Amino acid sequence: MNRIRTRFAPSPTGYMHIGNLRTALYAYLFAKSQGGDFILRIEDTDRARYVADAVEFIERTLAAAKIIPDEGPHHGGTFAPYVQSERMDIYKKYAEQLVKDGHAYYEETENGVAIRQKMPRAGETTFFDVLHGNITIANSELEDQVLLKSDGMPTYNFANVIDDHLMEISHIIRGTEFITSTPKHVLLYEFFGWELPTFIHLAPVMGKAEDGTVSKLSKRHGATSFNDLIEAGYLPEAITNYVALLGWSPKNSCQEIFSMDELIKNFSLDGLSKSPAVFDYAKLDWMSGEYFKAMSDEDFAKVADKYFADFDAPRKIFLSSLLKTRVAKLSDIPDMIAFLKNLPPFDLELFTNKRNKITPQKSAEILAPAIKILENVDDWTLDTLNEKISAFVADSGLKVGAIMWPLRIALSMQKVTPGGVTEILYLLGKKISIERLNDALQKLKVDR
RNA sequence: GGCGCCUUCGUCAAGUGGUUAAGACACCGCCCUCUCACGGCGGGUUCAAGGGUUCGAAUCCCUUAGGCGUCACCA
Repeated sequence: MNRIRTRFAPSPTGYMHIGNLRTALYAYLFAKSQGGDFILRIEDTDRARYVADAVEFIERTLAAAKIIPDEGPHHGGTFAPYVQSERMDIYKKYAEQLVKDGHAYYEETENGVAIRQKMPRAGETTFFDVLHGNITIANSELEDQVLLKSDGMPTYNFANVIDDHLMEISHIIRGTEFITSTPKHVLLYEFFGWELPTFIHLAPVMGKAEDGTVSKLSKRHGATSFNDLIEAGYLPEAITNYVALLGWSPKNSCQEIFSMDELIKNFSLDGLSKSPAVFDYAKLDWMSGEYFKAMSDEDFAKVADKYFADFDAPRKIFLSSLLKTRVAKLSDIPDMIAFLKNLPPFDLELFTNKRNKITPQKSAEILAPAIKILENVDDWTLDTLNEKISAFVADSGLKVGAIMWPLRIALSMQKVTPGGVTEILYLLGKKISIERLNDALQKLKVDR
């Protein structure tokens, strides 16, 4: 049996959307699960679309996603070069052989000479796809496609076949958009007398637009590039994990959180789905949150560092313990902690809470003695604060929630805060805490 | 339009002739609670439609509809 070899063959556009990343992931997972090789090949035969540094961009993106090629432009390998624009001589040779054999012909144009593939007019071509079974397309649907462009560059449909054969690719994993051009490839393999690789055409990843419509992922629909997601503060592992499950599911298991090693261990082709999958931020958010929750406070503080740069080291660690259980993506952090830096405008409404039977008047009655107690706290630590407030609650005869409500509002002007009152007091420090409480108390009196 | 692919809860999906049609996210409710979150418990919602085949169909066949893709010297 031949060695399993898969490849990811992007064109260097400087943009890696999630659908592409998933294709690369599956090709990688399949190769690795079979002890095979994963090859990165750059298909840069369209000179008009060439983007500088795109190759490095692709390599960086794959590296971030922990998809590591065994062979590629900067990884070396016995079949180098892995950039198609550096393989022009090879394509030329094979195209000319096709002409010689009567399977292709020259075409004169104003820009130069091109070579076209001669398609059979009758009959049909069938190929086997692991996901879809046999697919048959009438040869009359096939046009005499260009193999070699007048600028000397091969077309995708040609270079692809030549390279996949020369690089000994055993399984071609790519998107469904190539299903209809596969017969042309198959004919080429037959002309050359080459063994056919195994085809696997993956269903597309769809995006949901704001109006709720669904269509193939693009910049318009969801702007879902790997890089955008990283920018938003999702962990690469979480993205990879989520993307793996968009179109694949493990056999005999309901596991959803997978490390890369686990993905490799569990991956199999028959877990692939034939139908399109819609990219869902809600689920990504959940999965991302699972990754954050699993982190230590220290690790979280490290990845979140730039989002709360204003705090000292101990406070960062403490903040991390509060934040890591309630964050979907790192960029959520600034809004969540903004109140610590700047108190939102006073809002009387917030001092009313039905469940705890709190009114502005009641709030004032609670704040006044609470301030006195806190003013006398010198050891401004979580333990002490907790202790003092608990004692205050016990003395007041009120419910815990009732006491906490006005305090939290006065300190944050928010119904929802990361952490409870003692945590906020601690983070704010004594001076600012007392200031905010006094300020709220004054305003409550005035407004009454 | 021709050709091709696809169609199980709102979303990701398990399921391959006999199941109460898994599980997860989201949603709703309850509990816990110092809000939120976390955690616990519970709930509703699904086999695109119509015909067959069969004792029996989400599973097999046909038709229809819808979605997607493709018809480039783009990949």
